[in-house]
Amino acid sequence: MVRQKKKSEFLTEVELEFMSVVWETGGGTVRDILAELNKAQERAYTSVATVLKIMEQKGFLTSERQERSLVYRPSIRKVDYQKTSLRNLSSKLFNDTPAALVARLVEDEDVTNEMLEEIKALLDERLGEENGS
Amino acid sequence: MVRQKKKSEFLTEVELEFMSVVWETGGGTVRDILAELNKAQERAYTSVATVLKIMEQKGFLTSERQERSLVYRPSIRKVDYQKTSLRNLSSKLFNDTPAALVARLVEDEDVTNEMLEEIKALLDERLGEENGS
DNA sequence: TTGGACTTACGATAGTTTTAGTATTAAAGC
DNA sequence: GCTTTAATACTAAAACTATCGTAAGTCCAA
Repeated sequence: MVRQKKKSEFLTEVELEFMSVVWETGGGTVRDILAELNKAQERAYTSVATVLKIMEQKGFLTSERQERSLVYRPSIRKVDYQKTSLRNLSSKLFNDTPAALVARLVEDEDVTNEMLEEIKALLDERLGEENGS
Repeated sequence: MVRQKKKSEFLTEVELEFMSVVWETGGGTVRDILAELNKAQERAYTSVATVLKIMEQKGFLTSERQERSLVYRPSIRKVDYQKTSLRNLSSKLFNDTPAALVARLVEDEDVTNEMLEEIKALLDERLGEENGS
């Protein structure tokens, strides 16, 4: 009997890097993903294969055999993971108040006014669309 | 002479929980911090002492002898750690575009309109104060 | 002055993460 | 058919995390 691993809802550092490639490319074989990853940092083929297998066990990826190779694909959407991560950050570090989170973002001097305007537009969009509907 | 480890710039899960207590209370002895922590989850005295010692080595805390005990205090401000974390999240998961981050926050249906208005007010505040318009 | 009561230091252990070598299997080519 | 190639499976080691027990030192009171 194989014991089911308790799956953390979150990716590790390395897993996130892998997942980013998979989200970006839509997935592929170990060799495909390795090629992308190695643009940033040299890694052995088997290292990548191992991590991908683990990520599948944890439920972040699915695999399907194609010819001789396994093709890995994301099983969670990036936007959903983004939301999960934001909720986590908000709860762990911002007392569950998203406004406090944005406050820190806003007072970061590296965030340009242009970005702020962009953010404001997003807010108006959602606020507007709910009042108008 | 204590060797400074200068490890990861980030706290682990447990360390963050500890740090939250230290930020909240301003710090204290192992026993003080243990008491706070154990409201949420039972932990042994020595576990807490060990983690605090490690956090000091990593540079998140300082300690000062007071009577027979060490008193731990934060050596980084919460707001700074919040900023660091946000930058990290933004870079790892949102392509370094804070607007995309806020976009996810905004489309989260659990975030109320009231919160959104609050966020918008923050934006206006900073935009207003910089260009006077 | 000696034995609790506390304290920090040290180290052990179990589990996870990251990386990669070796074994095995399957296809492909000669 | 046999060999080369390429893929996954298996195994493992090193680093890090989380937890806690024991050792050793210090203060105080009986």
